[in-house]
Amino acid sequence: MTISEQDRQAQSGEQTRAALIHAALQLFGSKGFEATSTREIASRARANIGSIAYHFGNKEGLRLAAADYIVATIQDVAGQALGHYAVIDIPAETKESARQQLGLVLERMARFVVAQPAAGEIVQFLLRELAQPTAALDRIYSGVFEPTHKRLCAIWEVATGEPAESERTRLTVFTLIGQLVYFRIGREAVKRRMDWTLMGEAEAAAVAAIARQNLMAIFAARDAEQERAQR
Amino acid sequence: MTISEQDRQAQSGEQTRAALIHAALQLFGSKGFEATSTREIASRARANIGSIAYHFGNKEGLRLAAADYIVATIQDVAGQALGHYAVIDIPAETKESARQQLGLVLERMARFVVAQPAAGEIVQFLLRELAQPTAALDRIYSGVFEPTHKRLCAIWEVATGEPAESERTRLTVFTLIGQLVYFRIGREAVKRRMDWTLMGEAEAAAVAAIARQNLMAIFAARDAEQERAQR
DNA sequence: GTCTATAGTCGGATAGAC
DNA sequence: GTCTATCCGACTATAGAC
Repeated sequence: MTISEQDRQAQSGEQTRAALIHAALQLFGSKGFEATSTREIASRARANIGSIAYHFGNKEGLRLAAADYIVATIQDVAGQALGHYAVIDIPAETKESARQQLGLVLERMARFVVAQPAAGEIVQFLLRELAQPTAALDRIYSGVFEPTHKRLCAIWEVATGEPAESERTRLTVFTLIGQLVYFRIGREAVKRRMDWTLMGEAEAAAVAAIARQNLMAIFAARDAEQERAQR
Repeated sequence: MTISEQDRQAQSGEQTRAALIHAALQLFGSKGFEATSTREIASRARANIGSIAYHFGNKEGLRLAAADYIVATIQDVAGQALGHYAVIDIPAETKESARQQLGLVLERMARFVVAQPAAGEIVQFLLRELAQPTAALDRIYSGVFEPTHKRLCAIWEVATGEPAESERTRLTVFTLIGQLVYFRIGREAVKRRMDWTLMGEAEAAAVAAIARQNLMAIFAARDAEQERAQR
């Protein structure tokens, strides 16, 4: 076997692997793990059924690989939903800039969660794993959920003065995220109730606007609270 | 066959039917429809595999029956999560009473969604159907989601003066519900992040308190908005 | 690394006795 | 209405040729 043949096969192997993960992500996300057959995954990836065993051992291994892929993807694009607050805004760590950052983060999250057509499967996959914890959740939690939530809490402290790790802060941040996530989970109900035939950029913008209003309302309430406390 | 024998069998038939629905609800809710086998359902219901075919035709029929059961249950207890606003508070339809009602509704929902041990499977089942729409969703949507949401929007109009069917109102109500629902979906992540070993009444109360604070903050912001508009 | 054939398992549905 | 036996299809996983 020549070197170029090795290269071609190695590359092809990587491609097959990636295609399998991508197909698995879509199918696990939209139908669920158990409802998806390895045959279907292989077929969609235009790969062979045997290749799943070769690359991932078994179906469960493919689930873990998909989870790892998600963690890596999100960590790579890091700021896509979170913003680069900690990185670029350190010098301007004022209350106002922190508040604006949080507003931006919510807006990006809304776009990501509600509209992103490609990311839809990722979110769906995450939510499924979350609803039914398996080994894959451990990696996702420590790789995505925890760092994201902690970062938001840290920004929150700058924005409001409340300790980042207080129960109130942590719970409030969860409600901020939760209000957005519901638009993905409850997508079908939202579409019917809102008379939306699809949920794209325009709809995501509407959702983002409401989330931002809610956020600003909470900031205002915190300000009023502190004023009262100072008197 | 004597009449008493008919009675016994008829009653037993109803019991079997109910037990099957109950078992299906638990299993569909916790593991998902596809991941649950009819054998497991029958076994948990202490019934026979054949009885599923007899009572519901097939597995899908059992899913529909479970959906119908949920709709009926929620409509029966109607106010358990929604309050009896429209029924008992009509004479006192003031802005303040509407706001208090909404606060109460959120609190009950929080308790229901977060802590209720028996209702957990119902919520899980609902969320699964919502995430993956089937025929069962139609009944659940028109029987539960739509009336609940519409009622909340109506109360919102009294509480803030904003039209019940405006886009802003409908979306805001979704965010109010969504922030709570996330504590069920993301239960595992919340538990880890909050260092909660379980989510019971105490934890539900903490969540409810935050949700109420958010609600009151939004009311205050709406008031400020209207004041500004009047000037 | 890819692909096929197949072993072994499990699940949904049915027929029919009681 | 209940229960058993059984069929048939679909699935995962594996062994082995290429």
